[in-house]
Amino acid sequence: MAESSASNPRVRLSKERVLEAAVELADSGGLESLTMRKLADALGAGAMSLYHYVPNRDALLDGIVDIVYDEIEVPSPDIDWWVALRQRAISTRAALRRHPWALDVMESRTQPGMANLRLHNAVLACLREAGFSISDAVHAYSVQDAYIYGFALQEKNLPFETSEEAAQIGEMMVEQFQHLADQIPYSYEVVANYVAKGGYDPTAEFEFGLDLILAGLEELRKHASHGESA
Amino acid sequence: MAESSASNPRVRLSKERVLEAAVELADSGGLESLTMRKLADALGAGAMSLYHYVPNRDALLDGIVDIVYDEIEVPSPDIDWWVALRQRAISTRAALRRHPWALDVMESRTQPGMANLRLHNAVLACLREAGFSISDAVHAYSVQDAYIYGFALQEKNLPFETSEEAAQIGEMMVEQFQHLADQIPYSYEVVANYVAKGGYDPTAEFEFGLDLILAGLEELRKHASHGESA
DNA sequence: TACGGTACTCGTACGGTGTACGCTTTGTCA
DNA sequence: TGACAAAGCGTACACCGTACGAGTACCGTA
Repeated sequence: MAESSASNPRVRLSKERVLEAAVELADSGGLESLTMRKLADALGAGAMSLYHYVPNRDALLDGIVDIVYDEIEVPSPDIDWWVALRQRAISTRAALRRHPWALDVMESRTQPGMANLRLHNAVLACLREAGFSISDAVHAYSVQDAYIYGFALQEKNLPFETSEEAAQIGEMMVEQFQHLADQIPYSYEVVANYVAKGGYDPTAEFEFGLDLILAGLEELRKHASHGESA
Repeated sequence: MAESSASNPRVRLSKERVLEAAVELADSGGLESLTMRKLADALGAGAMSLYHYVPNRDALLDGIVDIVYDEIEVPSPDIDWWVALRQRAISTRAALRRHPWALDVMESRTQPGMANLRLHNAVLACLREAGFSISDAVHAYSVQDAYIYGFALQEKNLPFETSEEAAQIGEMMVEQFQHLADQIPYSYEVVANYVAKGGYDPTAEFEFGLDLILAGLEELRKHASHGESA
């Protein structure tokens, strides 16, 4: 009768189904709610059954991280490098917003998955074909990724996702930090006169920095190729 | 006789001593080795004794994170904004290199500590006094921090710390990825002809991106103040 | 139809974690 | 000396990842 305590109907297990359910679980409850027992429960199985599809929890994490990498738009080699990489950055941020746990997991992985490798190669291809030298391509890659992942890292911890929500939270913070207003006047000013007024828009913020970096890189590319052809 | 299993001599406990020992433990063995029992052991105490100085493990993490913030050089208001913030960025990276676990912990915190607030305020002060508008100051702060923390995030997971070590690891990776050379030729090229040859220097890499961003911000500042006075 | 092997499922148990509860020891001052 | 608060901690509980080995369901072959 009560054949399963799971929310899902009982279907044949598979590595894909396990990983998919793991992503769902992490999306909805964060990484700490992704335990082997809870995952098994969500699949209507016993905890130990999972170990037929995944050698251990670490491999499970490897698996779901590569699913996230697979969601990131690979830069097209057919369009302007700037446009392609801008789009890839935006797509990366979007994926990390959908899966806030992914950043934590990416950190602790040591073996890159196939989707990760493919993306990495495509970004480098884009830069090299645009005329960046090897070392400049590495520099360019490094700044961009540091920025993208760093932004995602900060964004993940913000208690808001839009400028409207930011304004609400900002108002609360103004009250909360009133007693510190004279100790940290510049921070207080930003919260009171900017964030609480709806001035902080995460997407605009992201794209400002992104464009600043891309502009700097275009500068680098132009001068480098001048020097090369001269 | 055997009065203590600790490495340290038995001294009176205090919140400071607990936090200090926690930092040491995390520095030497990573976050996962910072358990209440191990920490108590290192202090020559019972696990539950710690709860007299810290309400729970989370508060412990709050405490040690603020110790790290306290190690970061606050930008001086007396020198050029560019120089002050460059130094602050370098100092932040250095602190995160000394305490690689700190990034993980910073993420999950919600209540900023006093050292964190002080630093935040000083950076904003630096930017505002240099002539950035509120919104530009926020933008400038955001790009820099995203970059710094993102770089630290990537660096933390690299299996090397100097260009020499990078070259060694690079050589190993060349062998390991030989069979993928034609699937990911651009990545392979970077590893084989750049990293393995000692071309990758983490510090140079960091400062390249940092200077690119600071140059972009100076550009912004110049044009903005032109527009303002005009 | 019967047999043997493989793939799958999972109950139990072990050593780890954070920490609630309440008892014992220590330190301080009247 | 007595009393009371502060400091220290032993035990226990719920939860974690997972090793081990015992079922069970399905298969191609005879």
